[in-house]
Amino acid sequence: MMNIDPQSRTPIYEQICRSIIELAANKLLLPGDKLPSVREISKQYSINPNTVSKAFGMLERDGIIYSVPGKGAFLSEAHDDVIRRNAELEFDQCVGTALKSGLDKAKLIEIVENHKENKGEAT
Amino acid sequence: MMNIDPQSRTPIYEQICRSIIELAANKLLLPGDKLPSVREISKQYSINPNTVSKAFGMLERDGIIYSVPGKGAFLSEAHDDVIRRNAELEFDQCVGTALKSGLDKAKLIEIVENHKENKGEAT
DNA sequence: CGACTGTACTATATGTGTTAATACAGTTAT
DNA sequence: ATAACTGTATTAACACATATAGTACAGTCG
Repeated sequence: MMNIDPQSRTPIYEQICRSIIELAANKLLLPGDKLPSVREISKQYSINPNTVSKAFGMLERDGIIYSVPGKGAFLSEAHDDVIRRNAELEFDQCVGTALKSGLDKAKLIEIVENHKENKGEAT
Repeated sequence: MMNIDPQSRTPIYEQICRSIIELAANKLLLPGDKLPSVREISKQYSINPNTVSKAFGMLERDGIIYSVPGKGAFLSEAHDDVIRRNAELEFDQCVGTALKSGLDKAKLIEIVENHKENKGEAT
């Protein structure tokens, strides 16, 4: 379900956030859907409950999920807008960085158009 | 000359690398040009010499500069290609992340075209 | 009641970033 | 040769973020 790599240099809590965002983006998780519990994720991926809880806390602060102690965590109704806006802001920063490094907009558009998935993945 | 913010969460040595790359991209630094010495940068920006040295080491490992003990560090002849390739790879990864977050290529191209500089800067 | 939920807390270990203080070897100009 | 510069290496110390471990509390549900 989620793709977690404990060896990666990107923090585990951030990988959890990204995984849930991907699930939502791919409609594998719908508004109102209950997320796996902190302890479930903790067991299944051998992650400390505190780390999972940290990820949930960040997702809630961003308005992507809402947590109800005693019940669980659920995908927010407005998650689409939040995720979209965050992704747009992040990508816009990437554009700024690339331009500062000397690439021009035409080159960036070319990279976007030629982008193939499964680039860094194993077969 | 360089834009260094000690309060930023991005490491200082990485900020130094980016600054030098920007200088090269803007032709303010030409192939063969001598960079300011480790101790000069250290003094001017109140950065530890070790941190500056770390940045120089990374730039040299990437082939962007070459260091000569006793003489100084100089902008490599082939820095253009290296910087360009690195920037392209980095941006391509950004594209992948954005697509996974649910944005489509048309939206990404729109963001590139509408990108304005001086977005996160003070007036 | 019992088993689940999210959350909070302290403590610990680890890795990274940064500074500090030296030290060494090579270059350059006087 | 001496002095002043260059990049580099080493060791130590500190701060911070990440992650784990263990425990605890309050709310929910069958």
